[in-house]
Amino acid sequence: MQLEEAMKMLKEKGYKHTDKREDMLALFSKEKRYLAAKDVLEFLQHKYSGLSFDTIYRNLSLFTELGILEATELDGEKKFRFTCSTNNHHHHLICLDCGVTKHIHACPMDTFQEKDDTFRIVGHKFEVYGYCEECHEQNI
Amino acid sequence: MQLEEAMKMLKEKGYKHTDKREDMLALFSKEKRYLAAKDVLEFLQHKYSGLSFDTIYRNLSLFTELGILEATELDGEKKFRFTCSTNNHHHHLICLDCGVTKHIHACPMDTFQEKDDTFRIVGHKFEVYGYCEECHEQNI
DNA sequence: TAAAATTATAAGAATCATTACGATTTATAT
DNA sequence: ATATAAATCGTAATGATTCTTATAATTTTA
Repeated sequence: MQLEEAMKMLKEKGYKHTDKREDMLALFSKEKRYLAAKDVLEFLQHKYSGLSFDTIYRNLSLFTELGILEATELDGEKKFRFTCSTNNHHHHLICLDCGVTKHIHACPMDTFQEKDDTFRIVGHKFEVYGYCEECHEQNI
Repeated sequence: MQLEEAMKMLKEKGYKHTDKREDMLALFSKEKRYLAAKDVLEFLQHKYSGLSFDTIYRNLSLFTELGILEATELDGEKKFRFTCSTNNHHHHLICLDCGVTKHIHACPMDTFQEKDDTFRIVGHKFEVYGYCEECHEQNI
């Protein structure tokens, strides 16, 4: 279970255990899809009524820094998901509605290479967008 | 020259000729790279001192709608460039510093296909990030 | 060629996502 | 139990973008 590993990692690095952190990670662990900050806020507010934006955002970026979450930007919003446990490089097919993902194992960089390498390449982004079966059906 | 075509297109579609529009497009035509709204504003303010963001944004989205510009989102900011004249589908290698681009002709979607096609695919994004020769040298 | 219709603009307020900050509370090691 | 460092709250600030409204400019039409 990823959640426990993540909490252990936090502890090892000297970050404190808080229920909010655990609940945030539990949410991501359960959902396994991209969530926006407001989704997380909304979810946790049921339990913690005075929850502040700062707590959510601070922890989201902490978790991302530590590699617990991975982030992408969609429609001007940052979205986060539990880092896929398979540690090998991969890409995602992303549902634009609910954020659920499927793995794409092939990476375009495997075949891509510049003819003249004047650019110093530091990264890339490959994402495929669409609608998952459920979301697609709902919108018919 | 792309600029004239674009201005002609605007006229044909009933949009009025204004110096600001022409100057905006001239900037993009000259620069051939991704620019943010604030870059455009900064450039035009030399000539039009009271220029408002709104004018920039309105025209940027008009131009994008008409296919004169193409947009991407980088670092939470929308960036625009003159639509590449080659009308065939392609991707970009983008300099994270100055926004200059190079074409990538191969598209990962040519080889990608889902095993089980439960997702309805509507789009994709493939971008390679790095630093162009000049920006790279400046940062040594 | 003047009036009417349409479109563009400026100025600023509104919105939305995100980040920052001082004050307070909490978790943890001792 | 208590000291201390970290986490959180409440709210303010920021940055990008959009909306509103009033005015100006341009084109169309009579």
